[in-house]
Order: sequence, then C-alpha cells, then structure tokens
Amino acid sequence: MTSRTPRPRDRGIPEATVARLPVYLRALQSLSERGIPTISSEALATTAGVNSAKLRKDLSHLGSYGTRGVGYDVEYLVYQVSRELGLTQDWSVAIVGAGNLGRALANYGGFGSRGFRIAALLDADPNVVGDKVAGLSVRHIDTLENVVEAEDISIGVIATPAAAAQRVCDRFVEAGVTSVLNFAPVVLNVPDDVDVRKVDLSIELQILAFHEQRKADGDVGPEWIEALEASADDPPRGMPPTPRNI
Amino acid sequence: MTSRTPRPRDRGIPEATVARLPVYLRALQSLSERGIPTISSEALATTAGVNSAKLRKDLSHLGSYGTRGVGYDVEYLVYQVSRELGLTQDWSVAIVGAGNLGRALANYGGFGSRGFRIAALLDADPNVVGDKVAGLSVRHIDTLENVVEAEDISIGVIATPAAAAQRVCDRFVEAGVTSVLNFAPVVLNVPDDVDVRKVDLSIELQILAFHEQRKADGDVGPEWIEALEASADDPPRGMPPTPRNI
DNA sequence: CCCTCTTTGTGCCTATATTCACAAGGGCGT
DNA sequence: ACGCCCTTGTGAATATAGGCACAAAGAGGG
Repeated sequence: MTSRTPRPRDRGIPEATVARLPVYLRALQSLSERGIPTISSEALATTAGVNSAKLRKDLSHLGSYGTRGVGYDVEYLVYQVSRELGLTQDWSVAIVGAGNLGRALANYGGFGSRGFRIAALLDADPNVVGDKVAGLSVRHIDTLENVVEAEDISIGVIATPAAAAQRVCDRFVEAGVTSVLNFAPVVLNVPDDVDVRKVDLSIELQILAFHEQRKADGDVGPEWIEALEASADDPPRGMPPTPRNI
Repeated sequence: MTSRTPRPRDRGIPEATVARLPVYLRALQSLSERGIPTISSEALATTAGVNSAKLRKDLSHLGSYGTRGVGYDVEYLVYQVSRELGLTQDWSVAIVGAGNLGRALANYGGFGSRGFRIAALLDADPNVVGDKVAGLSVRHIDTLENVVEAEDISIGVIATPAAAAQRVCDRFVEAGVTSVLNFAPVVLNVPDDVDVRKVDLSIELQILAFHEQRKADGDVGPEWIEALEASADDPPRGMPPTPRNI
C-alpha cells in the first residue's frame, strides 16, 4: 500500500517516531537559545534521553539532514522538525471546561512554544462565564459551534468532568473539529477520521504504583512471594467464584 | 532468564498491558456501579476502546479469571486488576509546585478512585506557602525531606517550572522516592531504580498537529504535495545548508 | 591533494506488540 | 444426562519498534 513513486522523504513516519519528535524539538530549541550551532546524534540523544541510533533513525525519516563527521545543524533541524510536526502554521485551540484544569491549561504560557493559539475557553456554568482567564473571557458552551467556525478551531481540548466529555466531544466533531485532546477519564467515541489523544493523571499514577509494588515485592524473599500469591489469589470474602449470568 | 518454576500467574506482565489495565479498571468500576454482574470480553473491549483479543490476552496475564460461555465476573475482576496494579494498598503522594497545575492536581478529587492519598503540597514561593488548597496547607519546599519521611511518600509529582524540575527530582530521589510523575517539560535524569513517567501537554498537542497536517495534505491533490515538498525542503532564507563546526 | 578521524545513515537481527482464528471449557435448555 | 452454543484462552502469523555495528560520507590537517 501507499507504494507510489518512492519520494526522497517518505511520508509514512512511524507513530513511535512522531511521539519523539516533540522531545527532540524541545532539546534543539534549548540548544538554539544557547547559541550552539551544531550537535552530534550522540549528544542530542543524551539530552533527549534516548539511544543515539534510535535518534538517527528517527531523523532519517524526515530526510538526510546531518553532516557526517560533524553532526546536525541546530537551526536547520529545528526548522525541519517544526515543519514536519506542522508547527510552521498556527493551530487554533478551544478549551472546554474552565475548572482548575482548564484554567491551568489556558495559563500554561509555553503552550507548545509557538504554533498554538488558545482561541477560546468555554464552560457550562453561568457563574464562571464571563470570568477573565489568561486574557480570555470565558464563554458559554452554547456558543461552541459559533466559536469553532469563527475562530477556525482545529483542535478541541476537553477538560470537563467525565460525565460531560462525550457530549462535548460530539459537538466538537459535529462542528468539524478532527483532533481532540481529552483530559476527562473516559474513552471517547469518535468517527475514524477524528484523532483523539488522552491524558489521564490517575492512569499514570496507577502505572507508577504497579512498578512501585514490583520493587517492594522484590525486597522480600521469594518464599514470601509464594505465600503472598497463594493467599492473594483467593477472592475477597463474599466474592462468588461462580458468577451469575446477565 | 527469569525461568524459575512457571507459576500460575507469571509476574512478567508486558508494559503495554500494564498501561491498559487502568483503562479496564475504570470501565469495570463503572459497570460495577451500575450493578452489572458479568461482562464478555467483547463488550468490555468495546467500552475500553480496544480489540477483544487484546483484552483477553491482557487479562490472561493476571490469571484465568473468566468463565467460558459467560464472560468475566465484574466484581471479581475489579478486585484482581486492582490488586495487580497495587491499588489494594494506599500510596502517599507529594506534589511539588502549587501553581495552576499543582492546584488542579491537588483538587482533582477522583485521584485514582482510591489507592492514592495526596499527603502534601509544596512550593518554593513564600507567598503561597500557607495557602489552603484542597484541605492541605502548602508547605515550603525546604521541608521536602521531612515530608517524604514523615508521610512515607512513595510517589513524587513534579508540577514546577522546567528550570526547577531536575533539582526537585534530585531531592526526591535523595530522600528515597523511587517513582516520579513529571509534568515539567524536561527530561529528568534519575538512577536506574527510579521510575519516571512524563505528562507533557504541549507534546500531545504537537502530535495532534502532526496528524491534523496529514489530513490537510490529503485534501489537496498529489501534484500539490510534490510542489509543496519541492519548496518546503529548502531551508528558510538565511539558513546555511553547510553548517559551521562546533 | 591525500589521508585520517569523526559521525551519519542504514542493513540486519532481536524483541515486543497486535491480531487472527480456533480448540477446549462450561453453562443452560431440553 | 446430553448436546448445543457461547465465550474464553492461546498458538501461530504478522506488524511494529529497538538497537548493534559498520560502510560510506565528508571535514580538516598536513
């Protein structure tokens, strides 16, 4: 598939690579600010916290932008990565939910270090509508469709309680938004052509807890683990091993 | 390696599976609240937004907890997944940074739907020290070591500006914390035995922008893409194709 | 102008993750 | 007591990601 004339820069960039490009970009921008003109894959990989071969392979997907024996030109690479990520154009973002999180997001100054513009902040609560947050006046959720069209919103951010998330998402999609960043702890249902990314604080904590528990398990002897498992596998009191049917 | 007597439940759960368990858990808890006694892998997979075979394989890593022809007992599975994630014990969390984000996190009531306890909120700014947030009094960062010991902190959350993050992280590590959740846009340097997970708002937006750009590219004809690429590959005005050396 | 030394770009091998497809298990109706 | 039918658990096939190790590119010195 997608096997038309092989182009110098194949557009089929692996998802794993895409997820790392922003990290490289941040490292590069920091180097740029410090006036460092070139950097080797080894050094850049170290600051980005990845393996240097992986970094080179990632960058090779964008094109052949390094110089053997020297490294990469920082400014040039900043530009190429930015372009690949679509940051050479501006994206308008609307945030729904002006609670703690929504306000934190709106105030998050370095929102993508250029490339993104918070165009609107919406909420359903009449008491917060009109509040000034980060230079924006909170608008009522009923204006969502108008806002999306008027401000040419391409990315919708959902920072509402879980119960409201799907409804807000549906309205975004209906209004033509095709990228959604979801902070609510629910799985959103969207058509295939809409991208959703989810950020879930408690999921991250739970993953950490899992590993933390592992470390603790290792601290006790193996006999202990056996003993723990033997009892742990039992269901808690009052839990039927034989489920009733639906 | 790790090939001792095969135990009924192998502890080597794939990382990808661990990352999905919290999602399953949330879905199961929701079912539990609605009083639904059993659920099939197909139905659970749909609510969790994954493929049903993947879900079954994931769950099979915990043990054989389903009933053929029927499905999984919801309560029982909630318990098993919770236990596997280490949520049957309590974890104390300390948040450093009482800015917008830190406050949002502290106020985030459903912080893991049990299992986690926000034990302290710290900040370096004397003006915010003493503020009441989510029933907690903000303490000064200098008390970090004491807090970690007194509250038996196992997970540290970093919600500071980027510049302070590494320093705070070092102090956490030095004080004995082995799990860190980092919201600052920097790559943290830690010893091997410390787990770090990173949540980065602008990275998520950038990934969305990448895909959004793709969709837009597809909207124009292929000739257009060729034309765009031909010019886009050129460096911006004033950018040297031949880099100077370090 | 050639030789040396550094660093890229990538072929190839390994590991991890996903998905299909089906045999085996077990409840439930008759 | 039997057999049907639904759903699990998993082997095997495929896809994606990671990383080693090296040939080839190119800068810079002599």
